[in-house]
Amino acid sequence: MKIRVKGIENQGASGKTNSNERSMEVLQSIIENYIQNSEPVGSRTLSKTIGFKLSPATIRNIMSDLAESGYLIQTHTSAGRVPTDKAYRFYVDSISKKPAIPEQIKQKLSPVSNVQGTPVEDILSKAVHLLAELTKFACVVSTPKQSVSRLQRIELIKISEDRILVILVTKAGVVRDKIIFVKENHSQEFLSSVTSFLNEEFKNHSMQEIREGIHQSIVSDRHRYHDLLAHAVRLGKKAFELNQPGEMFIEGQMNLLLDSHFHEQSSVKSLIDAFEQKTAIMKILDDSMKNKGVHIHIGIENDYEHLHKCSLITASYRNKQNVLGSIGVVGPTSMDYKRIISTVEYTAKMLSKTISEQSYD
Amino acid sequence: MKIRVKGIENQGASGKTNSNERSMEVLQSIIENYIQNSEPVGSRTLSKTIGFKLSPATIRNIMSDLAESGYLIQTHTSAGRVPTDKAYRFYVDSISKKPAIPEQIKQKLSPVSNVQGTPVEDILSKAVHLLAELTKFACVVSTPKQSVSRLQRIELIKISEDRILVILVTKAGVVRDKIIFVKENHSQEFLSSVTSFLNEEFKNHSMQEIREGIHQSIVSDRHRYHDLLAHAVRLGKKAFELNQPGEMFIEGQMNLLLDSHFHEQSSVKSLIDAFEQKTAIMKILDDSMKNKGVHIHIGIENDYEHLHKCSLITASYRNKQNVLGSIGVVGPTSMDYKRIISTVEYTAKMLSKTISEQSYD
DNA sequence: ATTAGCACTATTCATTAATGAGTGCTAATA
DNA sequence: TATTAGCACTCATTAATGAATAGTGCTAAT
Repeated sequence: MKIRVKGIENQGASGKTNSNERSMEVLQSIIENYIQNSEPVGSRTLSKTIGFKLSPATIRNIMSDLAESGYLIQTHTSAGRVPTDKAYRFYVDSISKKPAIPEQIKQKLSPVSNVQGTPVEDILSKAVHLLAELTKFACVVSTPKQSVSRLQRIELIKISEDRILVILVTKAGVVRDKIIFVKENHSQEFLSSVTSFLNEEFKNHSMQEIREGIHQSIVSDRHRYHDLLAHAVRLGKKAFELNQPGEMFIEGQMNLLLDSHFHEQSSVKSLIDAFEQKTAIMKILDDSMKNKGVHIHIGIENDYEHLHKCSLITASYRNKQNVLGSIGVVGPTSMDYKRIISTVEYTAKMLSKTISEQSYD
Repeated sequence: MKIRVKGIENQGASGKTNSNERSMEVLQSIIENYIQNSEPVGSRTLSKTIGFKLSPATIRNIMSDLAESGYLIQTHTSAGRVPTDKAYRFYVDSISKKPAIPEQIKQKLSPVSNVQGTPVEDILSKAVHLLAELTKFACVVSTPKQSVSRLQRIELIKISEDRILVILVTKAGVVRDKIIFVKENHSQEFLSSVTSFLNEEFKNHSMQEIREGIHQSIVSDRHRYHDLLAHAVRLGKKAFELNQPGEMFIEGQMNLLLDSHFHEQSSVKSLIDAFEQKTAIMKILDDSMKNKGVHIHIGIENDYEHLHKCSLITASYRNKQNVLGSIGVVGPTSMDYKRIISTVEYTAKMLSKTISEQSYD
């Protein structure tokens, strides 16, 4: 009958926090070792690298307990132990002080903030590119959500007899264009007055609000504008209709394929699917916008099955007013969490700073 | 002393075209066999699959000659023969009738042409995506060259006291935006008159011309506009300054990594570099714009060393006026040239058609 | 000019054995 | 009572061996 304290599981239940703390430290060592070397870690190896002195035998006992509690598994009988997702979860939760950002990384990321008059998309693309370069994993960033962002200006440009170019500029600095087809041959002067009407009416409103409120306008103001209004509303409706599904930039997918973990596991195909489909990752990025700070999804925690072998580290970015989107890293569950977390956090911070400076208010 | 006719090499030199033609047909069979099965092809196998009847021994003799002429190599003494780049070059040059586009592919590509009011970038992105799906290789497309394309319209929008949003719309349907910073606090009315001046002056001119001619305008018209002009030119200079380096969309890189050829050769890293750097591939796409039709670069023919294991099939796309850019496939040298060539050709055609319809003239 | 036959070569595959890293258990120890 | 040393055992990895196989090149016969 086993009477040994079962690692972290019943922490505080008994007074034996001493033994418990040790288990935790051992687990931590195992995880860090595995993160570094990507190889199952055995008792002998660990007893050398570990800070305090413990014989392999003792470590074996502790390991055995940790395995029983679901923190470690063995790939086969005579192999070392490998951390489970549960272990990684424990690990990231127990990270107290994040490592300082190395000066080198700060330097590398400085180009992100060193842009003037660049479209937001370009900034995002540069940021995600740098993040991929730094982390050596695949990185993603979602473009600012249209529905949230507020209108800075709308412009209607006559292109041909039946075509009008609509340009929407949001406060976040995103420019979106679309051609709409019309039956009437409006003059550019007419379009100009519609433009100013729409701008006066809807500036600073969110796209969401505009789309919902465009009927309201008809009712309340009908008597005032008559004809102009009717056309304006009709055009406006078409113009604001463009509900771009949130886009996503991906960079550094190749990094993953070079990573030994994926290369051997032949879960490559899965991952590719995950990136092709985009929706699953997009959803995680969207969720990440709801709360502040860094979000961590470890392996099996992901709803989407194809991501079960991955961890995602995400953080949202924002301008002065709103949370706009998220940026994140997709890597193996055995990634160097401390480093990646702080890198993502810092990148998101720089991104927010840059975009806030670019924002039109 | 060898007296056998050396395959294709001395075609027409002697009257023995019979033997020569046969060598060519054998070579063709070998190539097609290798393209299909990706395995060195031996004499026995070939003698079965080949159309006309020839014993393995005879084929061996022919093969030996072809090898000597540099069309085939052996990976090792007792292996079958593998086509060289020289063989592929011969092969693609000898393709006379391209296979008809399967209805299935036509159907798949129809969404490209089925777009109304979509930004050109989106059309390109969709096209390259479909091409990657069809070919199962990596595909690239270059965005329309700015310098070539002609101005449809420029718009200056006041964003804040010191920032002006410049929007350039080209005839090709590309919308480009940029924020410029100014010292003077211009009114929107003033910007409007500058806008109309610039539009009148430069509409239908290529960006190249505009950039070069903007000083000319100063000189010739100086006495007419005075103050307005001075400002307009200054703003215009800034506005047209944005000389975006040609962009490139890449899709389906993953396909390459799954391809057995690259997977085993560990030339993966090379390829990744090639895609990261972009410049080499960009250059090939640019070159492809200079001449009509499909361009084929086989393995070692590529200047860039990292592409020595790849073949590139490219074709330019255009609107009614100009050649705008190129679309292409990057795959192993042993790709199914017939199929890929016709697919690229068809895709480029559809793309041209679509963009022409979208173009503003 | 073509083909059949044969010797020769190099790969691939399965089998085997040796090695070694690692565990679990038990008994000794502090 | 917690820790450790020692030992038997397991299983992956590696290297070596040999049989089977696919292929060539050469020579002689057709």
